Amino acid sequence: MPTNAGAHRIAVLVTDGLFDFELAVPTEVFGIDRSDIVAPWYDFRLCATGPPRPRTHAGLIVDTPYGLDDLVDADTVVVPACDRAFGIAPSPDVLDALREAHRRGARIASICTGAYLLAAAGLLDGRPATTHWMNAVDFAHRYPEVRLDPDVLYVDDGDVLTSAGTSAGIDLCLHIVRRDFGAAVANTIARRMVIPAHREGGQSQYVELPLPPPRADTGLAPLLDWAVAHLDEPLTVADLARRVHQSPRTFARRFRDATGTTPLHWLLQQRVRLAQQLLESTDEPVERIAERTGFGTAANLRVHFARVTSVSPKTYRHVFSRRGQGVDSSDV
DNA sequence: CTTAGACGCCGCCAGA
DNA sequence: TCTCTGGCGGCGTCTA
Repeated sequence: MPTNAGAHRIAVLVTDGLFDFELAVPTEVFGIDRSDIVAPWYDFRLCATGPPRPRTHAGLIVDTPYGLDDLVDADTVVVPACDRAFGIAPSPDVLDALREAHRRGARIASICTGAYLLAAAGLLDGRPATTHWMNAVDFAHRYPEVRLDPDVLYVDDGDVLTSAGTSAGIDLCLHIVRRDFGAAVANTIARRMVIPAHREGGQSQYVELPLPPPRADTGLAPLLDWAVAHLDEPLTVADLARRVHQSPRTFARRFRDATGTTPLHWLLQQRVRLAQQLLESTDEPVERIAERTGFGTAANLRVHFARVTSVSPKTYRHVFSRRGQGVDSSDV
């Protein structure tokens, strides 16, 4: 594993009884050397708590030289879902390590029921967060101080991020890559993993057709492809409905069933994504990018851009322009 | 930042 | 009876 000097250090907490897929998600996104896309890539470490060689839920033995001390030193700590008993009553050592890492400025991210550990460490008090919907009632009962939203894929609260069940963990990890390296890098990785590039955190966990996206039964995929190719045009819901020969009311229902969001909200997300790519790859003024993305005016673009990315187009361009260059993630 | 008018969302309900 | 459709109206959001 390459450990480039100055690389952003990502530590994954490995506990006994850890669920294999949860471990695989951050390993796949962060742990594979992707320095051909952007360098330096992450410095990735599996950090084990006792016993020395934890055993995953399926029985794989994790043999890693890193422990909780390395976790405390990381820039980002990922906490995957773990054995239920451990999640409810985690060891003080682990909680101390999480608190210390956070106190030192690390970004803490959980997948699925990993949120239990964050909550137990007090990192979620008074903050918005999510976890797997099946655990929502139990979680809310145990941690009433947490502002739990059980119906979103992930929550980005800046230095603390939480995500819902397994596949939402992929969305969160890609979101982190997007924050650190920009949309183009995140999209490239999504393509290599052969998964949909971008699902927004606020998107519902209750998607009728989760992955892959809608096929012939709803017939929405060609329409979505068409819309993405025509984002610069004024698109109304009535227009889109007409294209698939449905009434606006039925179209809205099918759209929500298939994507978990509404047509307008989806359009705004796509337009922001396009704006991100144009800001990264061109020198065009914001006003011009607003035209090309269908926002019309720069003021309008700024409103939606900031809502999605939490930064202004100018800041985004400053951080991410000239793809492939190193990025100071503390600037985001 | 405020504002007016347009547009979009969704519960409701009748009809297929 | 059950499920799906699509029109209506109120209210929230978007745009200029």
